[in-house]
Amino acid sequence: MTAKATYHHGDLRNALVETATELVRAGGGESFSLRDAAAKLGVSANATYRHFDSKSALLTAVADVGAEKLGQKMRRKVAEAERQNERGDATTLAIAWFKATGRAYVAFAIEEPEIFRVMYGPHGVCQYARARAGQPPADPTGALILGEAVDRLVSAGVIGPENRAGGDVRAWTVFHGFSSAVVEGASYFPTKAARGQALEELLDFTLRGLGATMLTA
Amino acid sequence: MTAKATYHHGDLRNALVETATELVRAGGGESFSLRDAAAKLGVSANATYRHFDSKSALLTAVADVGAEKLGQKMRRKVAEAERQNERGDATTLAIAWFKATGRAYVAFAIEEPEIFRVMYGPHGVCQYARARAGQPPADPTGALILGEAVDRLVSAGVIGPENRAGGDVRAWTVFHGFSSAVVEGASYFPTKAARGQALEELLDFTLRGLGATMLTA
DNA sequence: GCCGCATGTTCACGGTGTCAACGTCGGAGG
DNA sequence: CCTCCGACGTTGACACCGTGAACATGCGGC
Repeated sequence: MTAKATYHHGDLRNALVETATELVRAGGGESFSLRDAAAKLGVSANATYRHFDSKSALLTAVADVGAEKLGQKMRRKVAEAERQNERGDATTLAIAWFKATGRAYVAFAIEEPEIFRVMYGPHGVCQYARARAGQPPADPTGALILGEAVDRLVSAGVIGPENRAGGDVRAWTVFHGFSSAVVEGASYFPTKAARGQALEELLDFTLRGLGATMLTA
Repeated sequence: MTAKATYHHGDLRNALVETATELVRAGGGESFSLRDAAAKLGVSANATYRHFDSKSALLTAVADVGAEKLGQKMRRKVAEAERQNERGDATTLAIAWFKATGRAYVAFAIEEPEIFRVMYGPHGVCQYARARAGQPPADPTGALILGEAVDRLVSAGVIGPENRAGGDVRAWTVFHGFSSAVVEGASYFPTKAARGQALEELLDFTLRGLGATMLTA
């Protein structure tokens, strides 16, 4: 933006996060190098230390914006689902909401596998939360929206109130497990369609596990 | 064993894998260094290249023995469950079997978090399988035993035959998601008991998702 | 207009994975 | 029994990495 070709960069911090994100996306978090990122911005490697304590801290920032993007994606997909089912009853809507969160989570992991890996790797969101214990983790959005989705299932009577507590965590476990499996290649799906179908079956599986008897949306 | 204090080591390959496993266990796969491992064995760093193409290959080997240990643990726990329920009916036994696999998987992740991370990281089992595409992945045992557990659920009538296909993958998804969450610290449990209870609830959740109406074991 | 301090730079160090060329033995073939 | 060869390990070197310390630059407030 205000990129003056001068000694001072202007907004190096954000530029670094952005470039680092790009590099991670391209080559993975393992091969990412501080010097590369700096060089790509025409800046000396040590300049980064004015904005981040370490390479790890920069990767943590990358993970943070990743977490935020994930949250946004979940919000967006849920809003979209709501729009498409605006004429449906509460049950349909609640199920659509819930499934949208799961689809969004998995979709993010598929679109941004390397970022996803960093987010849940040693520099990621969780480590971040642990390091600054007391402060909230980087992405409350995702967790909150999932909690809200489960609340809606309860309100609509899709699942019993006894399944509210911990329901969001269990759902997250499934979504994350599937995403992780896909990203790491643990579960191989020959086609996109096969993977999609597996996900849909998994969503039904999850709803059933939460105590739902009605699964369609 | 036959550790002659001579020029030639005797069994450097296995010694390297063992030492690497130890170092990873202690300091994590990120900080693991080839030179450290070699030094610990009183051997030059480049000696490793007679047995492994790269550092990554060595870590892959570490992941492989990890996968094998995981498989063994699952076998052992299942056998134990079978012994404890030898007087139970087929239903009880099938459920006990199934739950034992899940508990074993999670227990391994908790006992060996760093190895677990390496196993599902960039050098891990899945990458390994992909690299040598065509060859089976390092650990068929875990997958096989889980498949057998689901088969037993079907045979005992705990779940319907329509839930057999993909049931093992879905169960694995849950187990792995929970393990991953615990290892990465995404889900924090204040006490071991709380974590244990969450796992038990998750096992019931999984069975319900698979279509079971009876959950006790 | 000057000066302080945030921001970048340069120089330096120890450590890492890996390549190339060279030693050293143990075991097979005469 | 000797010889030699190939598997195994060594040394030296290189490029790259994260990071610390000391120095340079120039924008914003007095």
